[in-house]
Amino acid sequence: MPRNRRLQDREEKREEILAVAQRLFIDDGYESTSMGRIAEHAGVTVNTIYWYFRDKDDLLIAVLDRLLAEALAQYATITDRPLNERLLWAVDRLERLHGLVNTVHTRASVSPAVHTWHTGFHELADSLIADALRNAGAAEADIPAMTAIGTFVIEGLLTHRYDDADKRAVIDLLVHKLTTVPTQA
Amino acid sequence: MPRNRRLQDREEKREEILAVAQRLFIDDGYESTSMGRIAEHAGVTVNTIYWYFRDKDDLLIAVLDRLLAEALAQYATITDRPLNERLLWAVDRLERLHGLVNTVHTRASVSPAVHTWHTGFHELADSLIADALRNAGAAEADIPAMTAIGTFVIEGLLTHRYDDADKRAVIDLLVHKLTTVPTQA
DNA sequence: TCACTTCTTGAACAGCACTCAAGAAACCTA
DNA sequence: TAGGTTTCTTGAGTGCTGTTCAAGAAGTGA
Repeated sequence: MPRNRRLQDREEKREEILAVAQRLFIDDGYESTSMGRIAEHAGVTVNTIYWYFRDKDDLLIAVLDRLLAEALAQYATITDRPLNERLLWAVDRLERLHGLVNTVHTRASVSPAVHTWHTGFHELADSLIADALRNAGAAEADIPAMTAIGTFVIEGLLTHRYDDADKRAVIDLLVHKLTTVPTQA
Repeated sequence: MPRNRRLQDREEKREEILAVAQRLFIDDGYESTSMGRIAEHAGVTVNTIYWYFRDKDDLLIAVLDRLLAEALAQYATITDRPLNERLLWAVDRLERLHGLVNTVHTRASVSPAVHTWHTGFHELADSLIADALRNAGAAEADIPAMTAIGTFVIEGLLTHRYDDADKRAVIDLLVHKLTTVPTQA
């Protein structure tokens, strides 16, 4: 199977570059990681990277897809836990990537491809949060606004470092306030 | 007064460069605005900018201080309005700067000077929000977590464009949920 | 007039993402 | 097995970036 062999090699090499890029993006940041350094760590020249990826943003998107797929697979195993536990899990899980959250926002305003990825990501995240809120008994009319608030709080906790106790306090208060019925307006 | 004359000129020139930089940073974004373009629009060479500002991040901080001072002066005139109105005002007021919010987060992770500015800004913003929450009757124990949530929602609304109706819905729901007492836990 | 500080500049530097054209290697067909 | 084709890799280069250096112009005080 010669044709398959080729494709297999291609996938392996691509994956190898991807793994290096992911590590450097997370450890050192997107802007601080040059294509040259990625190439160096992967044992190739920069041009080789450009054979497998259109540009640096394309490489970023591939890394994001990798990370997202991994996180979703893990999330599937804890869907029965209460809402606040799941939110806290998401924050802990994504915290290592806090630099990439800013990067995505920054690049989305410049690169149409990253913008598209960002839009798709939020649609996915919103639907997950909306489902969770519904299950927690939130009023249907409030779901969209609540979802936005949930998303913003998670992003905020990711982009501004808080210690574990503060994170939990913020999330517990949020879930408590959002999923209980007030007495006075 | 020869010495004063000199200093006056210096301030004027600095202010001139600052105004140009502010416009370009807001309109085109920080990353997309090169020092060369700023110099061009200000009618000087790049080196002249480096006489008045240490580096590009220093220029960014000066712009941020300008914008913050202006916003605070305006905020002082509406402190008697209800909390949700004030939050909405803040979001509308800062919305033109939404690109700069990301920029500050990105640069804060690279430039110690921007990091310091960012920290100071959040201390100021947190104290303003905490005061507002106290006046709205929030429980004292919940104030820190509530403040964080308020900050995150404002930042979220700034960095992800929502239309006016959605912004209002999010803020109204947030204020309503945060400032009323729940019946069931 | 002369020294001194303040300001401005032309010319360069290293680093960046990215491209081009040529060559090496693997592959398929005859 | 030979030759043509596709897939991959590379050295060398381009134009842009923020930033620096050394030299010169201009304004100031004696």
